[in-house]
Amino acid sequence: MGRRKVEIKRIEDKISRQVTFCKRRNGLLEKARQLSILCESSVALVIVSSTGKLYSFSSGESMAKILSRVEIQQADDPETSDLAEKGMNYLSQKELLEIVQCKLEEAKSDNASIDFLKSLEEQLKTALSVTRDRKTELMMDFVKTLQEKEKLLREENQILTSQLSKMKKSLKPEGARVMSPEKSSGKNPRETLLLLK
Amino acid sequence: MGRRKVEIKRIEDKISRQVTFCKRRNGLLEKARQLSILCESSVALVIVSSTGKLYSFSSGESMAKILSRVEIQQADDPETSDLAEKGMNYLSQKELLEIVQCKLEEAKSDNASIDFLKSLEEQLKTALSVTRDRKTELMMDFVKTLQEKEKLLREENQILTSQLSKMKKSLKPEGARVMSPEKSSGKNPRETLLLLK
DNA sequence: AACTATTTATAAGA
DNA sequence: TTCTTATAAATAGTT
Repeated sequence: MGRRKVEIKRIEDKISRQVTFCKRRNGLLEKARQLSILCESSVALVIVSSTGKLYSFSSGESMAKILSRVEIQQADDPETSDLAEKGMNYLSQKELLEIVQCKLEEAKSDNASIDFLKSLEEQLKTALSVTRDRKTELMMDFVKTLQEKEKLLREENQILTSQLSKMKKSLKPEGARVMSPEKSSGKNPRETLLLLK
Repeated sequence: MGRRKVEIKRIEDKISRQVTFCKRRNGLLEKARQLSILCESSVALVIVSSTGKLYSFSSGESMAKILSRVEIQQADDPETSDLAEKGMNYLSQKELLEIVQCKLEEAKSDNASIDFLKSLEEQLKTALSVTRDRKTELMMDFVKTLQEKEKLLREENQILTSQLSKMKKSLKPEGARVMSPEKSSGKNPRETLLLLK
């Protein structure tokens, strides 16, 4: 959409590559935003320039949420492209799709296609279980994160509690005229602590 | 770029929203591809339709690599907390089923294998239901428990913090002779709070 | 799924 | 970089 039509291939001139990057990057980000709003869909977009600069957009609910789905799907090793030969470890969905297409194509021209389809069935089952494993892995990671968060929060709680008790001690000798802190708040923190036991 | 200018806001009519989604999604994916080629940059794009269907593009070096950079930057988005509830729920398996169904649809032009493909479909469905296995259920429960704990701890922290600040306020007018609470503890709680963000 | 009137994006130039 | 402008491309509404 410019003065002339351009071929889609690497722009050799560094300057105009940079300029084009800037323009098209902005265009892409804007388009992503529009799509997410117009069609209330989740969109996550990440652009890394050749110099390593990072640009991103994500609609509403956080990039991480959207991306976790892809990570589950693209679960892994791009090398593993031939299921039958390489022992079907981790397969991305794209690869699975390609394999299914390919196999079905073969089956169409094959009279004795039953055996083929049987093996396809087995492969798909394996893919499913592998995906399941990947999901479990991700959940384990997530659990770890949560546990770390919990630990930090507990530490912080301890610190706050000790600060509080020190303040109380140093207040008492003065004949504390201030309102009791326990009553100044609607909840008693010790109660919530018990809930966590 | 159409018969008339459109406002960027949710398209109310379901049909035209769907149509627009399809058109713009393809446009966006193509633009992403072009940018990555023209300017030799890394681009990762994920689109999830309102019905949960997933579309993605990633240039060269695998999505995961590109995304890991963003995850480092956007480290621990608080939104990520309900990841377990929403994003991780059997989505990839559902997607796989859809793809297989789609392929089966195509394969119906092949008269010989229809029956077999039907049973394959059934078996895949069974495999999918098996996916909801006990381990996953248990993990989900565990995650929920952890998230509840986290919530309680956060609440407790808030209470403690507010108590502390109230005490400080009521101390100041007295011409506080006590040691500053901030210095009475080895750590500053605000620091740990930051770690949790 | 095509078509086409328009709008929008952008390549080149200033 | 930024703006301008001619032109290519995308797409909204229509069929």
